[in-house]
Amino acid sequence: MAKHNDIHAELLGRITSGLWPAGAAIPNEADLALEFGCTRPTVARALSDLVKAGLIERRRRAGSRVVERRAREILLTIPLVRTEIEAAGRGYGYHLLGIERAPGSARTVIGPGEALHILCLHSADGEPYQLEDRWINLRTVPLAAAQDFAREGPNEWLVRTVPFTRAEHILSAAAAGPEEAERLGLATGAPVFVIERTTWLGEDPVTQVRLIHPGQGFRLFARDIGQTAPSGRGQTTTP
Amino acid sequence: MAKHNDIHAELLGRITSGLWPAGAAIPNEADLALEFGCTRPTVARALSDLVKAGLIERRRRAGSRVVERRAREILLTIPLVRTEIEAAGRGYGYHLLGIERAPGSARTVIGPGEALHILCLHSADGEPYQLEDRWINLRTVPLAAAQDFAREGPNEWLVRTVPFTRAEHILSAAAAGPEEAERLGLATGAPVFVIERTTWLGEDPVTQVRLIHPGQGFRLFARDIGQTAPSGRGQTTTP
DNA sequence: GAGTGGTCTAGACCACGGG
DNA sequence: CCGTGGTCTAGACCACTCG
Repeated sequence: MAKHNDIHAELLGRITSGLWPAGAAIPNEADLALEFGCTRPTVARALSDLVKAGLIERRRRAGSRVVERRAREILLTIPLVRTEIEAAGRGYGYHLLGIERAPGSARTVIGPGEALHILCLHSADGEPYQLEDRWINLRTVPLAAAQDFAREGPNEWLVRTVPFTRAEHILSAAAAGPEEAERLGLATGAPVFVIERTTWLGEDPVTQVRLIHPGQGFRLFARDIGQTAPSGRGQTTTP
Repeated sequence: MAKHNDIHAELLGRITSGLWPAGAAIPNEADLALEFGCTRPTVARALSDLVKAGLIERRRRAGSRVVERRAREILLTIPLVRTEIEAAGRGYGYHLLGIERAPGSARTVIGPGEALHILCLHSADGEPYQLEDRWINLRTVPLAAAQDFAREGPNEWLVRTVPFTRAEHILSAAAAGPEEAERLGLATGAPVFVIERTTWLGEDPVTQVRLIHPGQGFRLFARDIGQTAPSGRGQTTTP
């Protein structure tokens, strides 16, 4: 229904189909407006959206070109672990394994101030699913000190309570250490999938977490960026 | 300079700062236009961009609300392996390990038709960096049959030559099999980080690839989606 | 039915930058 | 210089949906 979206989709098609390969020049706004039977701002909107998606580059006077894609960008969806497990039709379980006040260690971003260190396990149908090793900055989130995380995981509490302005994620594969392995019911050295996330509120770190999944059967699905139909959502499964 | 971008940023700030928490109602377009001293379409553009970023939901008559974020979306950049290695200041090396025509196996999406199966290794400063196990659908890409991939990897050739309309990615951690381990100079069972990518042109699969990295030291960095400053780009490193 | 979003048009002015 | 992108305004019409 939206004309600028139709135009966006049509131009996207010309790019992905190879009609306009990387580096190719795109007709100017006036010509496109004529072709599509609309006014220039409508075309401009479509082109502007293509720029945002990183598919074309525009320079005054020089015109618009299809960008040389040197890297592929994909969109990952990381749901709340409970949501994820329940969406798979499995029973969610939460176990607090340890909680202590401690200064942020050298390994953390939290720094030398007061911090809350929490270790907990999320399970699916009683089977270990994710080990969560979290630091919360008590100077940024003093409220956390009053929480016991016996029934509810710190992830859900934080999502509901504390805003953040920036987040960083690191994905990696690692060998399970002795303690991790025991918690997850694996052999020491077994492969695990690790998601590390740090969030900030302004300049202050809020929380830092290592989410550790058994490598066997854990997969992260991703979808493309800059495509028309955002119908297919990312998801995770454990076959 | 762009007023709709300023408004976008300001509203984004009100959301991420917690002023407008999840579920909160946002003033209607007319009021915002008054507040920002512009016309309604300008505000509409900013709000429309927030919808695209997945931060708000809008319904006629009901107004606009901050979306309940049940999942976190992050943007992953996966550069061409050569680019990635050279960007780290290391010397890129390519070795073709095997190439054969074969019907797509049961494990592949390619199906029972003719396919090209390629195994090759990308190295950084002579050290194994990524093992590439690729299938190319020869019915979709007949040109590939005429290529020997002795000097150039199939990834670069494909990126330059063949368009695609859809891509799927799966990330996982796994234990290296005996052959993989040997190729990568690891012990059998060592953790590896696996990226699987399949691309289609319309309904036809183009290529399917498993990219296998040694788990030790390989990390994938991701950045947030829907933020104002797209300055920080994702990257990968090998510390 | 009335209020809200959703979108387009027509016209305009400015900024930039290649020739 | 002057063509191109970049953006805003003012006004308009429609579609939906809640009360």
